[in-house]
Amino acid sequence: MTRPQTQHGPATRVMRATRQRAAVSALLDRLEDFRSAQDIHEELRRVGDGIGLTTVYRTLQSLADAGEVDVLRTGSGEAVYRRCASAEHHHHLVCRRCGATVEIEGPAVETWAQRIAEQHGFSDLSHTAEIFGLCRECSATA
Amino acid sequence: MTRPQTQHGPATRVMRATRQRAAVSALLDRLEDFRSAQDIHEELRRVGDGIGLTTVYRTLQSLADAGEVDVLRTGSGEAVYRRCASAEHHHHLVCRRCGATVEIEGPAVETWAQRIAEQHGFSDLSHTAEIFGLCRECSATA
DNA sequence: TCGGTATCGAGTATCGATGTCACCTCACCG
DNA sequence: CGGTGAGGTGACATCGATACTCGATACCGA
Repeated sequence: MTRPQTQHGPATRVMRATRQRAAVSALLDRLEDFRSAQDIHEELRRVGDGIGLTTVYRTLQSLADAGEVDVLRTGSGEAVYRRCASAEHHHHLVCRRCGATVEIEGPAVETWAQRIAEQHGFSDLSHTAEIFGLCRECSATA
Repeated sequence: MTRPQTQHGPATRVMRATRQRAAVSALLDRLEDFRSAQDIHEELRRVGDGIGLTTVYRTLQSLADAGEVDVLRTGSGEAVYRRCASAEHHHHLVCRRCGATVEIEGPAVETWAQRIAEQHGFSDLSHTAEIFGLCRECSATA
């Protein structure tokens, strides 16, 4: 446990409320699509929120660690972030052209992963499962 | 089609047989696990096959493009390569500690991905689905 | 209001990957 | 079998993403 916040308990305080963190968080709330740290940094500076690139990286990472945002990697290895509506485990259907994202459930995938891993004696599991394609709009424009 | 090879036809020849390509390919045949380009470069130099890092990257990429090796990205975004037994589309169960890999089929995943994407009007699909965990041995050692 | 401390951020280092370009070497030909 | 040129090679430069350093700054609790 690492975030007692709004309590007067002393203990392990972490994640202080700062203007920068608020700005990143607020921007993520406004965005629909997966964005890179660079994008977010640029956007914030554009609207006048002075913030350092380092801080953006750190903030996104801590938000990701806390499970407040989802991270995935583009084909080129760049990390992209998005605040997802669902806090539950879920997957994504992402447009590889415009970044539009749909959150999806995958019960079939969950059971498949678990069954396969068990068959081979693997433990401590995790998995990735994302679908990429062109959304309706981008298909039309293509 | 891009490899008419052993014919005297002129046409679009590509991928010439060189010592370096042979060395990379041979090493991949010997390896069981996913390895990074750096690993492969280091190993080749260690056994005395003089080869440049640039060439290793290029060779791996062309092998991957040709579908002769599988590529996936580690959590840190590094690309790792492996010659898979199956030429068919398949997924992987990978030990995140020792790299041991099992090739798996995922008919459930294929249909799931396709159905979901269709529901949302996406086209030109691709997907990723890998399972990570600790293999039996590593679970024991942990 | 004040002090201690977590956080910030400019600069810089690192790391994987790719671009550059002069030199090398296959593959094919005569 | 040796010449020739397009494709291949590799030392080096560069790039984009991310980690690190450390003095300056801004929270937060008292």
